Amino acid sequence: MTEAGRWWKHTHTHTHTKDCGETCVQVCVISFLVRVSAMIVWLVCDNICVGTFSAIPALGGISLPPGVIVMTALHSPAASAAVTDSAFQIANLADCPQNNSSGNPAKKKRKRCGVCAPCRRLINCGVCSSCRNRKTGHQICKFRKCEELKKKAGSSLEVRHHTLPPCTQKH
DNA sequence: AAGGACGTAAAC
DNA sequence: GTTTACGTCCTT
Ligand SMILES: [Zn+2]
Ligand SMILES: [Zn+2]
Repeated sequence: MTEAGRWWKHTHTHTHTKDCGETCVQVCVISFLVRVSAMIVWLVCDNICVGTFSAIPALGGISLPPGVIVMTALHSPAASAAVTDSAFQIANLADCPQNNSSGNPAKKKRKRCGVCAPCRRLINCGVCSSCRNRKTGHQICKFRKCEELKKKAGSSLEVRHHTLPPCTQKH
């Protein structure tokens, strides 16, 4: 087990109580993000890819939200066998979509604040350049552009949560 | 520097 | 699947 392994220490365990007849995945929320890309699950901590696991055919097509990590695959011996310590490895950083070509952590796409005056506007003006160029420009109406997003990315402080709420995933 | 085009993440 | 619109790159 490599250094990345310590991220895998889970804080909550779950038991699969009833047989649903499907390939079930036991999940747990812990303090890093998981991104799923095709057949590779990327483990992201502080926006840096710290590991992957891949080639788990039994889990093909699985889609997980950020903050959810696969702990155990049930009902499928192949999947269960694949999701073990030996299935994890340090990621090839160049291949991880969370890392850009310069090797620095990729910036996450920001979301509008929802409370500033532009955010509260509901109707596109229809005449600004963003509205006029909507087909090719793909930008929100200039009068609806969030004041926070107008600021340069990374210019505001953000509190990071390293203690996430207990896993509520049930099956 | 500003405006437009593009790719695509995120939401629906 | 479709829609919205952020971030980036290109053009002017
Ligand atoms: Zn407009
Ligand atoms: Zn806003």
